[in-house]
Amino acid sequence: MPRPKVPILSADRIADAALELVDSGRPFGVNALARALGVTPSSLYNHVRGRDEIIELIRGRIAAQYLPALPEGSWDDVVAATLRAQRRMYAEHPNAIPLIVGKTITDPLVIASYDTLATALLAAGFPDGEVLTVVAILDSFALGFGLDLASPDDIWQPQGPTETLGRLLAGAERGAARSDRAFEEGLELLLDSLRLRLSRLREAD
Amino acid sequence: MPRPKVPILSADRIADAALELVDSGRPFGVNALARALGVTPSSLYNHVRGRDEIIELIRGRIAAQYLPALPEGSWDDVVAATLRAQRRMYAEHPNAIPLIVGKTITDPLVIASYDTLATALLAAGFPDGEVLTVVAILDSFALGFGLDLASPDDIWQPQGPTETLGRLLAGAERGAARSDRAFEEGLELLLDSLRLRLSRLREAD
DNA sequence: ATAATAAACGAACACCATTCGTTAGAGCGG
DNA sequence: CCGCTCTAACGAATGGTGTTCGTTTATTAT
Repeated sequence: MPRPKVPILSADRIADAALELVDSGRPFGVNALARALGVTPSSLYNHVRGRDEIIELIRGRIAAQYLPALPEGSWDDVVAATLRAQRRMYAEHPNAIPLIVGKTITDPLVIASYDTLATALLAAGFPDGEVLTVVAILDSFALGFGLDLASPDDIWQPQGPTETLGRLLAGAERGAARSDRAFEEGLELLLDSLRLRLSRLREAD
Repeated sequence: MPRPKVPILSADRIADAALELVDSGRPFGVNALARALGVTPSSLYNHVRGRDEIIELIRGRIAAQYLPALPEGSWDDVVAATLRAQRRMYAEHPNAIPLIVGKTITDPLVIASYDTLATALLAAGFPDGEVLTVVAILDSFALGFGLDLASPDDIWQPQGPTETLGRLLAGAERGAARSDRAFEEGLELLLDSLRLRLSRLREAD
């Protein structure tokens, strides 16, 4: 079937199908994606450089859904809103996380979101040399919790007796609820100490 | 070559070679590992259930190297020591990170390390219902920074102009040094706010 | 001595990502 | 309208992956 009258594929269609495939929980792959599109794997290469580019398309698709609402308000509102947006994004597409982590970010929307964050921190009074560090901390935090969310229900599975862990695990919340609570408390902790740090920086002036 | 007089393989030998392969930077795989051992892939299955079990062996090997020095001292010393140990572990085996994240932890040594952490937090005064949350926060933090370390040098690659990010990136530290600085500052921030939280909890008594 | 087990191999399977050459429709310049 | 180039599909092939199975033989246990 060469060159159909109306093109079957496009970057958009591929992105849609890729995200759908990922969200469905079936393992992601170029061949599986092609099957879902009713097309030969090699056909995809007319529209896309390869697997990695498809993954970057997925990142873009997800980001477009959550990040465009650029947050306003005080710097800590911006931080909280950005991290919560990231969290919602991870929470609703947990299967995408292992794919997109550890790959260089080029998507303009995603870049813009980090840019907004950096700008807010700078305006708040964090010095030039520290802003990126704080951004990295926040990013690592969000990412860590994203993975926490994508992890199996039982992160720890003690085989023998433990002093504390086993007892606490027995009575603990599980799954998404547990992860959400930890995220919210962690976010508060981070914001608290960032506020503290900022007030010290201002004193030093 | 059936059943040699002296066995070529063993779980230990496999673990050693696997870690070596991972650390070498070459892509990890069962076949590649078998090649490194001078053995057929199928031979490995006489000693190991499959790929995942090999990865759990790797986790055990790494953990044994860093975690057995169980930290002593005040609760925040324990927290700091544990997280720094985890960091060193990740730092010296960055290629292992993508393999071990998101898999349930069963290795006794690793479990013991989390147990120690939980015990210390409990003794410090954190209530039963909060200890695991804090542990999860610390774990996510360490994990996030582990991945940060395993990420490409340029995490962000703005294609167009930015308000703040581009300028800051231009003058910023890079690679491991950058990640280390961010980790240390993040750890301080977390400890600060945990201390704060604890003092509030004690007041409430 | 005989039986069971252990530990290697080779062959095969079903995937995977990717490349290349082929085919035929679409849109263009002449 | 002819012919050219571009496009977007296909099929076939390559070299990888993880895993299973049957076979062979050495070692160990009965």
